[in-house]
Amino acid sequence: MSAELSKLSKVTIVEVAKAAGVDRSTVSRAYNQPEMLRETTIEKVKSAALALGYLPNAAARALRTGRVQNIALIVPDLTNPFMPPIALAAQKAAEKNGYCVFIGNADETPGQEERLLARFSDQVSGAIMVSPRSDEAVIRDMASRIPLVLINRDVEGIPRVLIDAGQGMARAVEHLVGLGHTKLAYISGPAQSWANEQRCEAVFTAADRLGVHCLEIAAETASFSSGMKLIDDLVATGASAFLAFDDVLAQGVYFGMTERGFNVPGDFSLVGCDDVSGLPILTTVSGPTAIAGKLATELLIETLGPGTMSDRRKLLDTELIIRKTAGKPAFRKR
Amino acid sequence: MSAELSKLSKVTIVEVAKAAGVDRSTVSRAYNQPEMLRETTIEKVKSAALALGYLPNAAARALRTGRVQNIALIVPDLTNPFMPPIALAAQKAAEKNGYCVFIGNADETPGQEERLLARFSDQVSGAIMVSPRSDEAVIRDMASRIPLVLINRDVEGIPRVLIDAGQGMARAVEHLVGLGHTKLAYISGPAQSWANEQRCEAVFTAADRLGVHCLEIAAETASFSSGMKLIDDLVATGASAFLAFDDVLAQGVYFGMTERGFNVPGDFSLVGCDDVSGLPILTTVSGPTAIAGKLATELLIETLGPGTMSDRRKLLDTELIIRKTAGKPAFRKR
DNA sequence: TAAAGTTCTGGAAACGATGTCACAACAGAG
DNA sequence: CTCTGTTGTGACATCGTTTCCAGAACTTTA
Repeated sequence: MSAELSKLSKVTIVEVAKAAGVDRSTVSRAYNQPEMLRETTIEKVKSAALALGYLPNAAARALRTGRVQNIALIVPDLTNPFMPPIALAAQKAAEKNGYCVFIGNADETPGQEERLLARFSDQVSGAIMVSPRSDEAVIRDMASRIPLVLINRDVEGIPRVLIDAGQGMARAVEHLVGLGHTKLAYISGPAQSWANEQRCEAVFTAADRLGVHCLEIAAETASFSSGMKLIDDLVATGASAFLAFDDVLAQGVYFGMTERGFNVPGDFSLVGCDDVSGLPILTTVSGPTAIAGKLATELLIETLGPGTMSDRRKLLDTELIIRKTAGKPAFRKR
Repeated sequence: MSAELSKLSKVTIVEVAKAAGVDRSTVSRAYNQPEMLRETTIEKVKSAALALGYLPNAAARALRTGRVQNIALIVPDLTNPFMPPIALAAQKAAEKNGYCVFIGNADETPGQEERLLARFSDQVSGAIMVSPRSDEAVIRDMASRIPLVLINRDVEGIPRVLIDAGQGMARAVEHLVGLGHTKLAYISGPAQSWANEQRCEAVFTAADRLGVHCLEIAAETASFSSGMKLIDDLVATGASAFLAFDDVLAQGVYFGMTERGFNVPGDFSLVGCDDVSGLPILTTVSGPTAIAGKLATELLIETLGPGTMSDRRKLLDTELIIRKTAGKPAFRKR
């Protein structure tokens, strides 16, 4: 019976106090400043609370303290397979620390990032933004309003976790050149994306260093379909190997190629990035996405604590996963 | 210092009231019961609020009213590609209605579903559970505590949105039989899953009806790797066509097959389900995942409104997408 | 045993918004 | 010009917690 009752009627601190024979303030202290209370009192309160099924009311606490145990996770596109592992890891890390996670989808739209943050603002004590597209000034502005941690965006002074795909991409270029390729092309993704910029630069730098040609072909969006549509452009470049901004794009290219009768890696070599593809033969650059999500969350929660530390920057290594879409260049007539 | 100031100077209803030269209650009414106020007063209040950048405090409102504009979305596994489209659609629908969405990952674990819901409980006014694994009794119990909408779980009396993959699977069986197959196998997924049960039953019923043999092979988990490991078992069945619980599993089977030198659909035909695969040649059953997420959210929010309606059950149609992994059976020697 | 410290605990004022109640302002009717 | 009926507004208690302040209970010291 007591169980049923406790389910229906929300138990407040007052009932616990009455049951334990103490004042409400004592109940509160039993949780928040146990060092102020005698052992026996704490015991008394906690057992009463447990018996009644007491759970502190988040709204009341938030109102009083101005703090709240929630964080927001804002991603550009949840359906991009790069995101779910991050979101999952973030949620788990948050949960472990007693936080709940709001999810927001910014639709790759800068304005939407701000709008979402404003919506969440008074319900969260901080936010994680994955690959934000907003201008640096806007990001700084948001960060001045609310604690922010970035993933895959490098803004000086704001805590951030970066997956160093550039390094893996450089390795990929080396790999391709080692196989004998002398003309490469980078298939670029979202223009406002830090990740795209980083990857592109890494590819070109590595190509320069190794003395091979490299050019850039821009995909409309980083999607399967726009990868498929790109085949003519790619073939026209005369390159024998392609490095795509991400796996989703690479996958589109792969299927576009095979649909056109080209063989990968027989006719063309192809390397993706992120290692999220459902195409388990794709040679790609793999990064610790889940770790990035976890780290960002821990960083944020740490930031919310008493010690004010700022400008943490964590760079995570990536590695080239050699599978089956990169091989020796074919001698084709053009 | 300015940062500190901007954090401290949160605009409350009091400041707006002072600026507009009215009482706090009038400000509140300008938003909540505008019909009680004179046109000019509303105008006065709203412009003052806008000038000061006033945003009502969610915690205070929640505390006073007991209501809150948040919902929880609890999924078994966020990294299953079936989930993100649902989550995305839910978040968008919620946003449109002024709600924010908490995300929770239950790890395919019944107990975790309850635990998450308890964590969220006083911060949300309702929850959506996707493919919950808990016992029916537990689900009913949770629903008695907080408004609940289910996706892909059919519990009488609780509002639910069901993607009728059974119907699409039946069509798939017809398709395979039409191609000449006489011995099929269903590769089953999670045992506690309603979707699995529904799909399995539909396949067997259709096979019976058409007078062809059918048997069931259980995958360890609905994952790529456990699909790959299943090849021996599948070949041993003597079936010429396989229907997998979902695309992820089907994809594993596909790559396991090709790795072993089997040709799909030359040697074996294969049909998936959910249409989420990155394998755009997979013949599969496609369902309106995004619509399910949107519908569930709208249903939940509707439920939270004044009119108490219950036991809504929406069944969504699926369709067979014929691509390239199902063909005529081969005459193989065994 | 009284005085002076230490703990410990209760009282009460916040936090920001809502909603009831009652009063002011104003209109129209007598 | 008073009376009644509307309509618009202000005062105030309230939601459940936290937290400052002061006082009670208990220890130690003289």
